[in-house]
Amino acid sequence: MPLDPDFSLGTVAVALSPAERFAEFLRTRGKRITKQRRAIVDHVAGRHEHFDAEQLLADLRTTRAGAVASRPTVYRTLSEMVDAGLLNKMVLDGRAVYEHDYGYPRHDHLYCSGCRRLIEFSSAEVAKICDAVAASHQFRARSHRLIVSGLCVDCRTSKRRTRHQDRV
Amino acid sequence: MPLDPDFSLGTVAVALSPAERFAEFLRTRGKRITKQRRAIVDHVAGRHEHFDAEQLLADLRTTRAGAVASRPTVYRTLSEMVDAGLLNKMVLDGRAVYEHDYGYPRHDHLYCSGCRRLIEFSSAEVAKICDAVAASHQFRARSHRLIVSGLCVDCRTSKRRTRHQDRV
DNA sequence: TTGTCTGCAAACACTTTGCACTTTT
DNA sequence: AAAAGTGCAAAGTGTTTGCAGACAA
Repeated sequence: MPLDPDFSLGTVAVALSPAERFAEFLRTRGKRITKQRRAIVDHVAGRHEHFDAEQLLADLRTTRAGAVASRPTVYRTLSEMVDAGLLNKMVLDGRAVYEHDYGYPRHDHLYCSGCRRLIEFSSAEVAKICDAVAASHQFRARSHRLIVSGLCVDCRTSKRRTRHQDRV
Repeated sequence: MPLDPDFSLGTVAVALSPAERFAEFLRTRGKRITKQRRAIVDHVAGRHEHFDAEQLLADLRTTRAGAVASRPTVYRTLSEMVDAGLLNKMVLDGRAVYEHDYGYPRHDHLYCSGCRRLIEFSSAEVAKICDAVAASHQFRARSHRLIVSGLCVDCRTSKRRTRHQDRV
Protein backbone atom coordinates (compact mmCIF):
# COMPACT_ATOMS: atom_id res chain seq x y z
CA MET A 1 0.00 0.00 0.00
CA PRO A 2 1.22 3.50 -0.75
CA LEU A 3 2.66 5.32 2.21
CA ASP A 4 1.15 8.57 1.02
CA PRO A 5 -2.62 8.35 1.44
CA ASP A 6 -3.07 11.11 -1.10
CA PHE A 7 -1.36 9.07 -3.75
CA SER A 8 -3.38 8.56 -6.88
CA LEU A 9 -2.72 8.19 -10.55
CA GLY A 10 -2.90 11.35 -12.53
CA THR A 11 -1.25 13.62 -9.99
CA VAL A 12 1.76 15.75 -10.73
CA ALA A 13 4.06 13.11 -9.32
CA VAL A 14 2.65 10.39 -11.53
CA ALA A 15 1.76 11.55 -14.98
CA LEU A 16 1.47 8.10 -16.55
CA SER A 17 -0.14 4.95 -15.26
CA PRO A 18 2.27 2.12 -14.59
CA ALA A 19 1.06 0.35 -17.71
CA GLU A 20 1.56 3.47 -19.79
CA ARG A 21 4.96 4.07 -18.40
CA PHE A 22 5.98 0.50 -19.09
CA ALA A 23 4.66 0.75 -22.65
CA GLU A 24 6.68 3.92 -23.06
CA PHE A 25 9.77 2.19 -21.72
CA LEU A 26 9.35 -0.73 -24.08
CA ARG A 27 8.68 1.50 -27.06
CA THR A 28 11.82 3.56 -26.57
CA ARG A 29 13.83 0.38 -26.44
CA GLY A 30 12.40 -1.23 -29.53
CA LYS A 31 10.76 -3.84 -27.39
CA ARG A 32 7.27 -5.13 -27.96
CA ILE A 33 4.06 -4.87 -26.02
CA THR A 34 2.94 -8.46 -25.81
CA LYS A 35 -0.12 -9.84 -24.13
CA GLN A 36 2.09 -11.46 -21.47
CA ARG A 37 3.83 -8.21 -20.59
CA ARG A 38 0.50 -6.39 -20.55
CA ALA A 39 -1.07 -8.99 -18.28
CA ILE A 40 1.86 -8.84 -15.88
CA VAL A 41 2.00 -5.05 -15.52
CA ASP A 42 -1.74 -4.85 -15.14
CA HIS A 43 -1.76 -7.50 -12.51
CA VAL A 44 1.12 -6.04 -10.58
CA ALA A 45 -0.28 -2.52 -10.79
CA GLY A 46 -3.52 -3.74 -9.26
CA ARG A 47 -1.96 -5.12 -6.12
CA HIS A 48 0.19 -3.21 -3.69
CA GLU A 49 1.78 -5.79 -1.43
CA HIS A 50 5.30 -7.09 -1.64
CA PHE A 51 5.59 -10.24 -3.72
CA ASP A 52 8.08 -12.59 -5.27
CA ALA A 53 8.26 -14.16 -8.72
CA GLU A 54 6.73 -17.43 -7.67
CA GLN A 55 3.75 -15.74 -6.01
CA LEU A 56 3.17 -13.62 -9.06
CA LEU A 57 3.30 -16.66 -11.29
CA ALA A 58 0.78 -18.47 -9.11
CA ASP A 59 -1.48 -15.40 -8.92
CA LEU A 60 -1.50 -15.04 -12.67
CA ARG A 61 -2.51 -18.65 -13.03
CA THR A 62 -5.42 -18.41 -10.61
CA THR A 63 -6.90 -14.93 -11.02
CA ARG A 64 -6.63 -14.87 -14.77
CA ALA A 65 -7.66 -18.33 -15.88
CA GLY A 66 -5.18 -20.34 -17.88
CA ALA A 67 -1.49 -19.80 -18.35
CA VAL A 68 -0.87 -16.10 -18.77
CA ALA A 69 2.88 -16.33 -18.84
CA SER A 70 5.54 -18.91 -18.25
CA ARG A 71 8.07 -18.76 -15.46
CA PRO A 72 10.88 -17.45 -17.65
CA THR A 73 8.64 -14.72 -19.00
CA VAL A 74 7.62 -13.68 -15.52
CA TYR A 75 11.26 -13.40 -14.48
CA ARG A 76 12.18 -11.54 -17.64
CA THR A 77 9.31 -9.12 -17.31
CA LEU A 78 9.98 -8.45 -13.65
CA SER A 79 13.49 -7.38 -14.38
CA GLU A 80 12.29 -5.17 -17.22
CA MET A 81 9.90 -3.54 -14.80
CA VAL A 82 12.76 -2.92 -12.44
CA ASP A 83 14.73 -1.34 -15.28
CA ALA A 84 11.71 0.73 -16.19
CA GLY A 85 11.63 2.10 -12.65
CA LEU A 86 8.26 0.54 -11.86
CA LEU A 87 9.47 -1.95 -9.33
CA ASN A 88 12.04 -2.14 -6.64
CA LYS A 89 13.80 -5.39 -5.98
CA MET A 90 15.31 -6.62 -2.74
CA VAL A 91 16.58 -9.99 -1.65
CA LEU A 92 15.27 -11.61 1.50
CA ASP A 93 15.76 -15.17 2.67
CA GLY A 94 17.32 -16.10 -0.59
CA ARG A 95 14.61 -14.96 -2.94
CA ALA A 96 13.89 -11.68 -4.69
CA VAL A 97 11.02 -9.63 -3.34
CA TYR A 98 9.45 -6.79 -5.32
CA GLU A 99 7.51 -3.69 -4.40
CA HIS A 100 6.20 -0.70 -6.29
CA ASP A 101 8.65 2.06 -6.93
CA TYR A 102 6.94 4.29 -9.44
CA GLY A 103 5.23 7.21 -7.75
CA TYR A 104 5.89 5.85 -4.30
CA PRO A 105 7.78 7.70 -1.62
CA ARG A 106 11.14 6.26 -0.58
CA HIS A 107 10.98 4.17 2.52
CA ASP A 108 12.73 1.45 4.46
CA HIS A 109 11.48 -1.73 6.09
CA LEU A 110 10.90 -3.64 9.26
CA TYR A 111 11.15 -7.33 8.46
CA CYS A 112 9.45 -9.87 10.67
CA SER A 113 11.46 -13.06 10.76
CA GLY A 114 8.39 -14.84 12.12
CA CYS A 115 5.83 -14.24 9.40
CA ARG A 116 8.28 -12.78 6.89
CA ARG A 117 6.12 -9.75 6.41
CA LEU A 118 7.61 -6.38 5.49
CA ILE A 119 6.42 -3.23 7.22
CA GLU A 120 7.28 0.07 5.60
CA PHE A 121 8.49 3.20 7.32
CA SER A 122 9.96 6.49 6.22
CA SER A 123 12.75 8.36 7.84
CA ALA A 124 14.36 11.42 6.41
CA GLU A 125 17.23 10.99 8.85
CA VAL A 126 18.34 7.75 7.31
CA ALA A 127 18.93 9.41 3.97
CA LYS A 128 20.86 12.21 5.68
CA ILE A 129 23.10 9.77 7.47
CA CYS A 130 23.77 7.88 4.27
CA ASP A 131 24.71 11.05 2.45
CA ALA A 132 26.97 12.20 5.24
CA VAL A 133 28.75 8.88 5.50
CA ALA A 134 29.13 8.56 1.76
CA ALA A 135 30.58 12.05 1.56
CA SER A 136 33.10 11.34 4.27
CA HIS A 137 34.30 8.32 2.32
CA GLN A 138 34.33 10.02 -1.08
CA PHE A 139 31.78 7.45 -2.06
CA ARG A 140 29.03 8.19 -4.58
CA ALA A 141 25.88 6.80 -2.98
CA ARG A 142 23.27 5.61 -5.45
CA SER A 143 20.79 4.04 -3.09
CA HIS A 144 20.56 2.48 0.30
CA ARG A 145 18.72 -0.35 1.92
CA LEU A 146 17.89 -0.44 5.59
CA ILE A 147 16.14 -3.46 6.99
CA VAL A 148 15.38 -3.79 10.66
CA SER A 149 14.63 -7.39 11.43
CA GLY A 150 12.90 -8.80 14.43
CA LEU A 151 9.39 -9.80 15.41
CA CYS A 152 6.18 -7.97 14.65
CA VAL A 153 3.42 -7.53 17.23
CA ASP A 154 1.44 -10.50 16.01
CA CYS A 155 4.38 -12.86 16.07
CA ARG A 156 5.45 -11.61 19.47
CA THR A 157 2.08 -12.14 21.08
CA SER A 158 1.01 -15.34 19.40
CA LYS A 159 3.58 -18.03 19.99
CA ARG A 160 3.81 -19.19 16.40
CA ARG A 161 7.29 -17.85 15.91
CA THR A 162 8.72 -19.83 13.09
CA ARG A 163 12.46 -20.26 13.45
CA HIS A 164 14.17 -17.12 12.31
CA GLN A 165 17.06 -17.74 9.98
CA ASP A 166 18.52 -14.33 9.36
CA ARG A 167 19.35 -14.39 5.73
CA VAL A 168 18.85 -10.65 5.52
CA MET B 1 40.11 -4.88 9.91
CA PRO B 2 38.68 -3.95 13.27
CA LEU B 3 37.06 -0.55 13.42
CA ASP B 4 38.44 0.04 16.86
CA PRO B 5 42.20 0.54 16.59
CA ASP B 6 42.63 -0.39 20.22
CA PHE B 7 41.09 -3.77 19.65
CA SER B 8 43.21 -6.63 20.76
CA LEU B 9 42.73 -10.07 22.16
CA GLY B 10 42.85 -10.31 25.89
CA THR B 11 40.96 -7.11 26.65
CA VAL B 12 37.87 -6.98 28.78
CA ALA B 13 35.66 -7.08 25.72
CA VAL B 14 37.25 -10.23 24.36
CA ALA B 15 38.21 -12.68 27.03
CA LEU B 16 38.68 -15.66 24.74
CA SER B 17 40.36 -15.96 21.39
CA PRO B 18 38.02 -16.83 18.54
CA ALA B 19 39.38 -20.37 18.49
CA GLU B 20 38.82 -20.71 22.22
CA ARG B 21 35.36 -19.34 22.02
CA PHE B 22 34.49 -21.69 19.22
CA ALA B 23 35.89 -24.64 21.16
CA GLU B 24 33.77 -23.54 24.10
CA PHE B 25 30.73 -23.32 21.90
CA LEU B 26 31.30 -26.77 20.47
CA ARG B 27 31.95 -28.30 23.87
CA THR B 28 28.73 -26.99 25.37
CA ARG B 29 26.81 -28.48 22.49
CA GLY B 30 28.36 -31.90 22.58
CA LYS B 31 30.05 -31.23 19.29
CA ARG B 32 33.62 -32.23 18.54
CA ILE B 33 36.75 -30.29 17.88
CA THR B 34 37.99 -31.79 14.67
CA LYS B 35 41.05 -30.84 12.71
CA GLN B 36 38.84 -29.38 9.96
CA ARG B 37 36.98 -27.10 12.35
CA ARG B 38 40.22 -26.06 13.99
CA ALA B 39 41.85 -25.27 10.64
CA ILE B 40 38.85 -23.22 9.56
CA VAL B 41 38.55 -21.09 12.71
CA ASP B 42 42.28 -20.50 12.79
CA HIS B 43 42.34 -19.47 9.19
CA VAL B 44 39.35 -17.18 9.50
CA ALA B 45 40.63 -15.63 12.71
CA GLY B 46 43.86 -14.74 10.98
CA ARG B 47 42.26 -12.70 8.22
CA HIS B 48 39.99 -9.74 8.69
CA GLU B 49 38.44 -9.06 5.31
CA HIS B 50 34.97 -10.00 4.20
CA PHE B 51 34.87 -13.33 2.43
CA ASP B 52 32.50 -15.94 1.05
CA ALA B 53 32.46 -19.72 1.34
CA GLU B 54 34.10 -20.30 -2.01
CA GLN B 55 36.97 -17.93 -1.25
CA LEU B 56 37.55 -19.56 2.08
CA LEU B 57 37.59 -22.97 0.47
CA ALA B 58 40.12 -21.82 -2.09
CA ASP B 59 42.24 -20.10 0.54
CA LEU B 60 42.35 -23.22 2.66
CA ARG B 61 43.52 -25.23 -0.32
CA THR B 62 46.35 -22.87 -1.20
CA THR B 63 47.71 -21.53 2.07
CA ARG B 64 47.52 -24.79 3.92
CA ALA B 65 48.72 -27.40 1.49
CA GLY B 66 46.36 -30.19 0.57
CA ALA B 67 42.65 -30.45 1.18
CA VAL B 68 41.93 -29.12 4.63
CA ALA B 69 38.18 -29.43 4.40
CA SER B 70 35.60 -30.24 1.80
CA ARG B 71 33.01 -27.82 0.54
CA PRO B 72 30.20 -29.23 2.68
CA THR B 73 32.37 -29.04 5.77
CA VAL B 74 33.26 -25.44 5.05
CA TYR B 75 29.60 -24.55 4.69
CA ARG B 76 28.67 -26.47 7.82
CA THR B 77 31.45 -24.90 9.86
CA LEU B 78 30.66 -21.39 8.68
CA SER B 79 27.13 -21.66 9.89
CA GLU B 80 28.32 -23.03 13.21
CA MET B 81 30.60 -20.04 13.54
CA VAL B 82 27.65 -17.79 12.89
CA ASP B 83 25.71 -19.60 15.60
CA ALA B 84 28.67 -19.27 17.91
CA GLY B 85 28.61 -15.52 17.41
CA LEU B 86 32.01 -15.45 15.75
CA LEU B 87 30.83 -14.46 12.31
CA ASN B 88 28.21 -12.29 10.80
CA LYS B 89 26.54 -13.33 7.60
CA MET B 90 25.00 -11.14 4.93
CA VAL B 91 23.84 -11.84 1.44
CA LEU B 92 25.13 -9.78 -1.47
CA ASP B 93 24.75 -10.45 -5.16
CA GLY B 94 23.31 -13.84 -4.46
CA ARG B 95 26.01 -15.26 -2.27
CA ALA B 96 26.64 -15.21 1.47
CA VAL B 97 29.41 -12.93 2.69
CA TYR B 98 30.91 -13.26 6.14
CA GLU B 99 32.72 -10.88 8.46
CA HIS B 100 33.98 -11.06 12.02
CA ASP B 101 31.43 -10.39 14.69
CA TYR B 102 33.13 -11.46 17.90
CA GLY B 103 34.69 -8.54 19.70
CA TYR B 104 33.99 -6.17 16.85
CA PRO B 105 31.96 -3.02 17.19
CA ARG B 106 28.64 -2.92 15.36
CA HIS B 107 28.82 -1.18 12.06
CA ASP B 108 27.14 -0.82 8.69
CA HIS B 109 28.46 -0.86 5.13
CA LEU B 110 29.06 1.07 1.98
CA TYR B 111 28.93 -1.40 -0.89
CA CYS B 112 30.69 -0.58 -4.14
CA SER B 113 28.79 -2.07 -7.03
CA GLY B 114 31.90 -1.60 -9.18
CA CYS B 115 34.47 -3.64 -7.32
CA ARG B 116 32.01 -5.25 -4.91
CA ARG B 117 34.08 -4.19 -1.95
CA LEU B 118 32.49 -3.47 1.41
CA ILE B 119 33.56 -0.42 3.40
CA GLU B 120 32.62 -0.30 7.05
CA PHE B 121 31.28 2.65 8.97
CA SER B 122 29.74 3.20 12.37
CA SER B 123 26.86 5.45 13.19
CA ALA B 124 25.18 5.58 16.53
CA GLU B 125 22.28 7.44 14.96
CA VAL B 126 21.31 4.52 12.80
CA ALA B 127 20.73 2.35 15.83
CA LYS B 128 18.69 5.13 17.46
CA ILE B 129 16.48 5.48 14.43
CA CYS B 130 15.94 1.74 14.28
CA ASP B 131 14.95 1.61 17.90
CA ALA B 132 12.60 4.54 17.56
CA VAL B 133 10.91 3.14 14.48
CA ALA B 134 10.61 -0.31 15.97
CA ALA B 135 9.07 1.10 19.11
CA SER B 136 6.51 3.10 17.16
CA HIS B 137 5.45 -0.09 15.41
CA GLN B 138 5.43 -2.29 18.52
CA PHE B 139 8.08 -4.27 16.76
CA ARG B 140 10.84 -6.06 18.63
CA ALA B 141 14.01 -5.22 16.70
CA ARG B 142 16.68 -7.87 16.86
CA SER B 143 19.18 -6.47 14.40
CA HIS B 144 19.38 -4.21 11.43
CA ARG B 145 21.28 -4.07 8.21
CA LEU B 146 22.04 -0.86 6.40
CA ILE B 147 23.85 -0.99 3.11
CA VAL B 148 24.56 2.10 1.10
CA SER B 149 25.42 1.11 -2.43
CA GLY B 150 27.15 3.15 -5.04
CA LEU B 151 30.67 3.64 -6.32
CA CYS B 152 33.83 3.92 -4.28
CA VAL B 153 36.52 6.50 -5.04
CA ASP B 154 38.62 4.08 -7.04
CA CYS B 155 35.76 2.95 -9.23
CA ARG B 156 34.59 6.51 -9.74
CA THR B 157 37.94 7.76 -10.92
CA SER B 158 39.12 4.80 -12.93
CA LYS B 159 36.60 4.01 -15.62
CA ARG B 160 36.48 0.29 -14.96
CA ARG B 161 32.98 0.39 -13.59
CA THR B 162 31.69 -3.08 -14.06
CA ARG B 163 27.95 -3.10 -14.67
CA HIS B 164 26.17 -2.69 -11.40
CA GLN B 165 23.42 -5.19 -10.84
CA ASP B 166 21.85 -4.16 -7.58
CA ARG B 167 21.06 -7.40 -5.88
CA VAL B 168 21.44 -5.74 -2.52
C1' DT C 1 8.35 -9.64 -43.50
C1' DT C 2 11.43 -8.85 -39.91
C1' DG C 3 13.00 -9.17 -35.75
C1' DT C 4 11.44 -9.73 -31.04
C1' DC C 5 9.19 -12.83 -27.68
C1' DT C 6 7.68 -16.94 -25.84
C1' DG C 7 7.93 -21.49 -23.71
C1' DC C 8 10.31 -25.51 -23.11
C1' DA C 9 13.94 -27.91 -21.25
C1' DA C 10 18.33 -27.62 -19.74
C1' DA C 11 21.82 -25.08 -17.40
C1' DC C 12 23.07 -22.09 -13.58
C1' DA C 13 25.26 -20.69 -9.01
C1' DC C 14 25.14 -21.40 -4.48
C1' DT C 15 24.01 -24.31 -0.79
C1' DT C 16 22.27 -28.42 1.50
C1' DT C 17 21.64 -33.38 2.27
C1' DG C 18 21.81 -38.75 2.41
C1' DC C 19 24.85 -42.03 3.39
C1' DA C 20 28.94 -45.09 4.17
C1' DC C 21 33.11 -44.46 6.29
C1' DT C 22 36.35 -42.06 9.55
C1' DT C 23 37.43 -39.81 13.71
C1' DT C 24 36.94 -37.83 18.27
C1' DT C 25 35.66 -38.67 22.85
C1' DA D 1 32.66 -48.66 21.62
C1' DA D 2 29.58 -45.00 20.83
C1' DA D 3 28.48 -40.83 18.86
C1' DA D 4 29.47 -37.24 15.90
C1' DG D 5 31.95 -35.57 11.70
C1' DT D 6 33.64 -36.05 7.06
C1' DG D 7 33.57 -36.38 2.00
C1' DC D 8 31.35 -37.78 -1.92
C1' DA D 9 27.85 -37.46 -5.03
C1' DA D 10 23.37 -36.15 -5.60
C1' DA D 11 19.57 -33.20 -4.69
C1' DG D 12 17.68 -28.50 -3.76
C1' DT D 13 16.48 -23.53 -4.53
C1' DG D 14 15.66 -19.67 -7.05
C1' DT D 15 16.87 -17.87 -11.40
C1' DT D 16 18.76 -17.68 -16.16
C1' DT D 17 19.60 -19.22 -20.93
C1' DG D 18 19.70 -21.54 -25.77
C1' DC D 19 16.79 -22.33 -29.15
C1' DA D 20 12.79 -23.32 -32.35
C1' DG D 21 8.49 -21.89 -33.16
C1' DA D 22 4.94 -17.89 -32.31
C1' DC D 23 3.82 -13.25 -32.72
C1' DA D 24 3.94 -7.94 -32.74
C1' DA D 25 5.23 -4.13 -35.62
